[in-house]
Amino acid sequence: MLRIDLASHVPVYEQIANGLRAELVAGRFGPGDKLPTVRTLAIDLGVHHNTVAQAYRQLAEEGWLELKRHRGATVRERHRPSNRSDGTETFARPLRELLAKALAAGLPRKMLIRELLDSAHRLEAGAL
Amino acid sequence: MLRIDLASHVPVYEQIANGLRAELVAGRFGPGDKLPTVRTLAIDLGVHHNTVAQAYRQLAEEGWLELKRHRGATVRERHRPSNRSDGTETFARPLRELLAKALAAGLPRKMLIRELLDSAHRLEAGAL
DNA sequence: ATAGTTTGTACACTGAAGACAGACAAATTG
DNA sequence: CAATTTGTCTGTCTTCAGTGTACAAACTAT
Repeated sequence: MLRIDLASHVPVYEQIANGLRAELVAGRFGPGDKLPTVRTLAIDLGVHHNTVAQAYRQLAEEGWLELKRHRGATVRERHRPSNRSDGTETFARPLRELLAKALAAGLPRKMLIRELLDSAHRLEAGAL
Repeated sequence: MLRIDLASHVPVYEQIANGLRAELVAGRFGPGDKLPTVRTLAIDLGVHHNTVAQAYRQLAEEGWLELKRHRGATVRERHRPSNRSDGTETFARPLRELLAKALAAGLPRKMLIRELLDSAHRLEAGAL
């Protein structure tokens, strides 16, 4: 499910938040669902529970989770994100850099194209 | 041209490397071309020249640049990277997370789809 | 040829931040 | 009511990004 890359420059708590956010956006968790406790997920990932807690807190700040003491983290109904940031900075450029990295790593163009089209289709279907 | 986000957790030297790699992959620099000196680029970006030097060194390790003392950085003919890493880890997952972040930021699906298809077409045309 | 400038590198220092450890308070469970 | 569970808080430690500075080698100009 979730995988942590300790070699990455991206801090672990953010990797966790990113991974969970991806699943939340994908709708794999519906409103009201409960996420594992910080300790169980921490053990599962092999990190400290405080690290997981930080990820949960970040997602809560973004409005994805409802955090109540001793009641775990429950998925919240997602409100509209009014923050209208520039798409170039938050998407186009990172995408370009990601593609460059993938090509530099030797991944075949075909695979990348397939993934891109796949994501586009999923987006159109609203499945993401 | 290159933009640095100081708020990002990605270190500046890596942002520089990523940006340059993207341009190199895009073919905006051909073999034999000379990159700006570490100091000029550093002033241009408002960072220390050692930071730029670190980025250059990283790209040199990846085989993109030829670094010779006092001769600046020259773009090298790129060899095919046989190092075939797992595509899921290096591309599919980051792409999913990037999309999730973009959606969470409120970027319209249409824009994302357009960017994805655009990149796919460029890939097919070999322009990337 | 030589003095001065340019250029990449090496090394030490500083500050910030991530991850962990341990304790705590509150709520759930039996 | 006792024991366990659970998220939070505070403090510590380590790592590392970014900078300051000095240096050696090569280029330039006269």
